[in-house]
Amino acid sequence: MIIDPVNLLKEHDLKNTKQRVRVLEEIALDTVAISQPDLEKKLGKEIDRVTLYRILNTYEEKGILHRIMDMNGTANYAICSSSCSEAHHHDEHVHFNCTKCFKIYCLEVEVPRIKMPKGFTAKTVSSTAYGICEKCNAI
Amino acid sequence: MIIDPVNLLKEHDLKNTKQRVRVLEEIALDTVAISQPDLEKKLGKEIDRVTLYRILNTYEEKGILHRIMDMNGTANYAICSSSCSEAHHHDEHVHFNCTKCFKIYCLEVEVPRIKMPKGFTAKTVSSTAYGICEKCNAI
DNA sequence: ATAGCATATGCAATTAAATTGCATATGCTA
DNA sequence: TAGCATATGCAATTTAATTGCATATGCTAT
Repeated sequence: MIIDPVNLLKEHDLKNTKQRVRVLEEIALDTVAISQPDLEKKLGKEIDRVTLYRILNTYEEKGILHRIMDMNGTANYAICSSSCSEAHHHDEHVHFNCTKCFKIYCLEVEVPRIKMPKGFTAKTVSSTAYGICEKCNAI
Repeated sequence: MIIDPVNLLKEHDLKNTKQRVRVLEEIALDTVAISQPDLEKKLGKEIDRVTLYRILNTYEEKGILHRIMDMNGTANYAICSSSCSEAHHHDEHVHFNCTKCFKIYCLEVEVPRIKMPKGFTAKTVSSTAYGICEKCNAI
């Protein structure tokens, strides 16, 4: 995914700091979501643990990143598809969580409509498929 | 949901202890899933924190309970629909996570089939709808 | 019914994760 | 570039989860 961190920050009225830029760069590197612990491993030398927490939180609040919880309750972050804008920010695609390498992919597949029982009103629906990803299948 | 804790334990070759029975009773009380912290609050006086962890883990391994992670990465547990047997234990129904009271419901709705991209093989699919539940809507 | 064994429990101690407060550093605006 | 708002890093604290071990308890075979 090609992004312009500096511009993205400006668009969201966030100060341009090297830590914030680094986080965005790191996350944008891959199409798969990256877990908070992995980010910490990669950036731990350059960015304080607490700062990383705070940056991830602001990004999520601003709708720059979205957070996907994996089966272990670990937070994973991804800059999602270009169809996500501020006004219309729907993470309404299917995620794929590989049970071998634990990577989370954002699939370009629409979340199917689900009929709610009487009384329940759904705002968003999240679907996650668990299985083996293309890379692990190739091995 | 009506269950017979003692029998359920026997079926799974688990020793019948009062702690294990209490946990099952507590979880079976409601159709909604209960979170680990809530269980701890309710049973904390009778059951040691560590024991509770261990009981929940064994139950999950044995397929007696299934674990649903909520948006905060908190584990929630439910005895799922009667269609879940040992041999064929599929939690393949939709969950509903209320964003007001945070309760998680197991809806009697089948998870829709999702077409996977080339290379990905899905074992299970989990769908969670977020919104307002019947109780909160009624208020 | 009970002896003996496997294992579940509770407690203490440890490890790991997340949060908070505050002083300093940095980016942005006028 | 001065001044202000706020982001960062560090220390300290709080909270959560894990591990090891002694004791207690349930289950099987006698």
